[in-house]
Amino acid sequence: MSRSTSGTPSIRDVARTAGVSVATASRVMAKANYPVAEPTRQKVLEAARSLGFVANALARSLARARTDIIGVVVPVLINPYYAAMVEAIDQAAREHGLTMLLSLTGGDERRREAVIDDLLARRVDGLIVCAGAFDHQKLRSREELGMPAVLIGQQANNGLPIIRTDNRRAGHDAAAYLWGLGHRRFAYLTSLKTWHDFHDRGRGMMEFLAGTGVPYEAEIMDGLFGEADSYARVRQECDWGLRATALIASTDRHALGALAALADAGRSVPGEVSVMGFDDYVTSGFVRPSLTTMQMLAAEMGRRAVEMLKRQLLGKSAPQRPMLQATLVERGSTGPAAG
Amino acid sequence: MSRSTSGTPSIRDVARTAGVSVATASRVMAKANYPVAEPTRQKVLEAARSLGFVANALARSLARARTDIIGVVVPVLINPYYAAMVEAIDQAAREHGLTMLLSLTGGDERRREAVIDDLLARRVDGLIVCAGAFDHQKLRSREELGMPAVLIGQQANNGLPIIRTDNRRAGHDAAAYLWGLGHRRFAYLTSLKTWHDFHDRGRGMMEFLAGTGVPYEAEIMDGLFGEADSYARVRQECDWGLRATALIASTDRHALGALAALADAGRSVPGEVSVMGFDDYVTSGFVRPSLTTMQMLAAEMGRRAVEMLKRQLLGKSAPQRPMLQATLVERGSTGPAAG
DNA sequence: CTGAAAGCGCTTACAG
DNA sequence: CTGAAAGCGCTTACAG
Repeated sequence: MSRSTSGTPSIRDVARTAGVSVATASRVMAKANYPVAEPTRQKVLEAARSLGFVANALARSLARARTDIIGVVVPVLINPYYAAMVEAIDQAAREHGLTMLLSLTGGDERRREAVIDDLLARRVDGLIVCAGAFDHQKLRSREELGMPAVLIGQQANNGLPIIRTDNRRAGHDAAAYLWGLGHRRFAYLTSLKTWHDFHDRGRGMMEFLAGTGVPYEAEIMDGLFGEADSYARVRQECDWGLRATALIASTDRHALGALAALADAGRSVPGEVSVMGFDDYVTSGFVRPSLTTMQMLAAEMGRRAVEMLKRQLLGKSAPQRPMLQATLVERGSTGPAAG
Repeated sequence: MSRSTSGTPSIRDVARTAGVSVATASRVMAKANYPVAEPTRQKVLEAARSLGFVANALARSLARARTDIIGVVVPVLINPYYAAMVEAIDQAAREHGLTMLLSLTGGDERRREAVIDDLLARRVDGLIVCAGAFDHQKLRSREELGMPAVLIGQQANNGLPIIRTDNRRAGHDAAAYLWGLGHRRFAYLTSLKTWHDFHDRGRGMMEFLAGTGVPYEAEIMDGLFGEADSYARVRQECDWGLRATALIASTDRHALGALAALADAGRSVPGEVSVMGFDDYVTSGFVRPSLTTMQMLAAEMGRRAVEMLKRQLLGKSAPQRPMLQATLVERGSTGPAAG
């Protein structure tokens, strides 16, 4: 029994009302430049229009064995770093004729596996997985995945291509900049155990300091997950007698918390202490003092990931491009060390 | 010819290696409590495991005529308001056994239509569309959509159910609070032409002021799209001689820009001028002075939208719940009017 | 409890 | 330039 009377019209309905075969209807609807006689084409188009035909993408994908969808896995969106990355991925995908199917892990490894399973079941054409915390740890290998994939983040993994920013160098540059301003006593606000990026930034900072051959102090303030932790810790350090004159924060979030704590403790920034972050949120330019930060190119990473994935989909080789470099954005929260 | 040797194994392969029919294989894989003899079930499970079978969701959706996917349309993610909303939708959807398919419009009406077409073609089970600027304007009607949908945002539209926050009341409350502090000269930082929410907040504010029966001043500073615009405008007003002692900003973004401008112009906050925002970003508690704001429950709106959509999918009636109310979060940027 | 078969809505060699 | 038919990988009455 025909189903043309109920629900969405199918290509069969279009074919029937246009008086052509399903094959022909399919060709004019889906293959822009397949040779079809002009009058025939018009009849089909008109039939489709009048019926309000919307081709079923599921059926199409099933028949063609491809979906033109790329699965994108990120920890969260509330962090502007990921938000910017995802927006860039979405736009780049669109430009390549692909649709983004986004999945959130909340930073949880089990959930990451679950969402990847889901993406695989939906037969996405490829995958972009962003590291969050230890997210790439134990990620299944290229073979287990069985489809093109690119990673964004810090850790190399199983031979999957990866886009990353040189966090070590960024940490190095941050410390070098502050050093040049005369600072010799540093503190690093971070959460080392969870985020590789933070670890590498700290390492770069330490390497720079050790390499100067000049005496310095460097303290790690660990276990800080956001503004609130950072605020509490710096506040406490101020009470106890903060030694550092230069605070390097793992992200702008941490830096913003520190800035608030210093203000509340009556320490002048950058008069008494300088503060630097990483990421460069929009907000960072609009706090007072404004925040000096290492700008990480989240959007650019997203774009490159799509580009690299697209090359894989086309069967081209994906040349491993060099790491991205962070840029120092100098603002009001840093200044010469006192004395 | 069998295709079991290449690519992903299908249910046919599972059936064959388990020595059962495709129907039985399908039942054990997809229908948890369909009665199947235990030994048979085990054979199928084992076959699936050994083959690494992952059921094709496209085929399943096609056969069942439902996808368990809900399409979600938002303007952007970089704004924490939408980021929070989307995260809440994603989680709520997951809890209801649904997958979120997110599409970004960038606030562009044409692109919104395009992404909705795409979602329709993918046969999502339902739609959640968030207003951004004039986004619900000219949105196709319930009939044209031909599927369950719920709107989030300000404007009612074509009889589609809608989740919203009482922006007028929020604006009213903001003004009332400042009025109670003794302020009589107000300014509203906004972008009226594009965002209905902003319009309603301003209207609520004006209605309150007009209702007091006491002389007051109120100026609209229009055409402001973010921190930078807001900063520039307030900076300029300070040069020209700012009259208002109470600045109400359409969003925390606008408020943050204003705060920076006042700081740079040497005006004390809240000593000389009080500033209030809407939204309550995480950041807003960590600027100094910290920002008093009307907290909009973005996550709650997202959750309710999913819930309401789910009811529609189940064919239940969706009782129109009352509007959400914003909550005033009192912080350091507001204080008694001088004099 | 199990299987044969039709159907979901497309696409695409293959043959005219 | 056009059509008949097989196939994509599932699900699900229907009949045993």
